[in-house]
Amino acid sequence: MSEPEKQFADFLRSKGLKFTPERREILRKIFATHEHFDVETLFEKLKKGGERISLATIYRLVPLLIESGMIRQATRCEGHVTYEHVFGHKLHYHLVCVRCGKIIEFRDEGIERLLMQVCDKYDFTVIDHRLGVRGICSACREE
Amino acid sequence: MSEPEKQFADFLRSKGLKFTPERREILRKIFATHEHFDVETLFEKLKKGGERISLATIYRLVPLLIESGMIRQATRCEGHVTYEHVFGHKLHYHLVCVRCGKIIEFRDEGIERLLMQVCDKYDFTVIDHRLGVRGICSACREE
DNA sequence: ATTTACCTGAGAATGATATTCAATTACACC
DNA sequence: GGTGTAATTGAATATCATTCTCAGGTAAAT
Ligand SMILES: [Mn+2]
Ligand SMILES: [Mn+2]
Ligand SMILES: [Zn+2]
Ligand SMILES: [Zn+2]
Repeated sequence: MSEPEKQFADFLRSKGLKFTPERREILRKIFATHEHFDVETLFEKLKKGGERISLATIYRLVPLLIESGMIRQATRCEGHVTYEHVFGHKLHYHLVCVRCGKIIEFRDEGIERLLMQVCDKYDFTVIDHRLGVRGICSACREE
Repeated sequence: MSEPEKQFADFLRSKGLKFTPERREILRKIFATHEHFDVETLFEKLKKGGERISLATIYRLVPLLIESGMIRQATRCEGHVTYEHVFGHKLHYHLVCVRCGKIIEFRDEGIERLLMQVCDKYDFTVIDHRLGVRGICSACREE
């Protein structure tokens, strides 16, 4: 059993919930790549892989995946919600090209530090934060 | 005519569009306060004010308000989209309390500077960016 | 074997947003 | 002040993602 599976199974057990075959398959598909994803494409992938797991099951699992720290909502730049891995990934931010959709991920400890100073100043307890930049990537600008 | 009205009227004219009474009322209601808003509450406010402007008209106006630089999408923390003023407001970021919904706005030039450095490094042309922190405000933490 | 709590797929329901359409309006030109 | 034209409107309808309902399943605990 892979690391995320172990962790997630533990999380479910600790809440009296079950690590069912459906849940395992969904989790595997999510961690099979490192890309951001949305529910619909995840569903399509599972279907292509021969699974017959319903959309409802995926939608029901998402809040548990978030609560357990497996995934989180990614920076929103489209009409629907997308997710990204948390487990096994350092905190990072995004540059999103509005023309081609490419996503550049980056870290910046300076920004993180300044941000924590601000939160201290306002006596604000951070749960989570996100930073996204919309713009045009260099490839798209050439044209 | 107030500043935002002038600007927006100019914008519309430059595109061969019209600054109708409905559009004026919507714009006025938006700039009557400094709060973030969503389409539904804006609609309710207009209705309470005696206006009978349809939801569709508001939804149709939003993209024009964004394109003209009057408003932009605010940091998303709920299921539906909210907006905030751009016109007359400096760039700022948000601390959002997930318990009481309070929003603390702040500026940080240090963060802005570091972010622009990152964008330079990736040769990325910024259109827009947003930074939001979810957490618990000090008042809510007391309890 | 019975109980109990949890899970599932299918489809219906919901809710935000977008679109259609027929009627109205604003503006430019006469 | 009329007229033509394109933009605009409200109401109704459609769309799309997400959530819920319901009628069976499952699996462990008693
Ligand atoms: Mn990412
Ligand atoms: Mn704001
Ligand atoms: Zn691009
Ligand atoms: Zn609070």
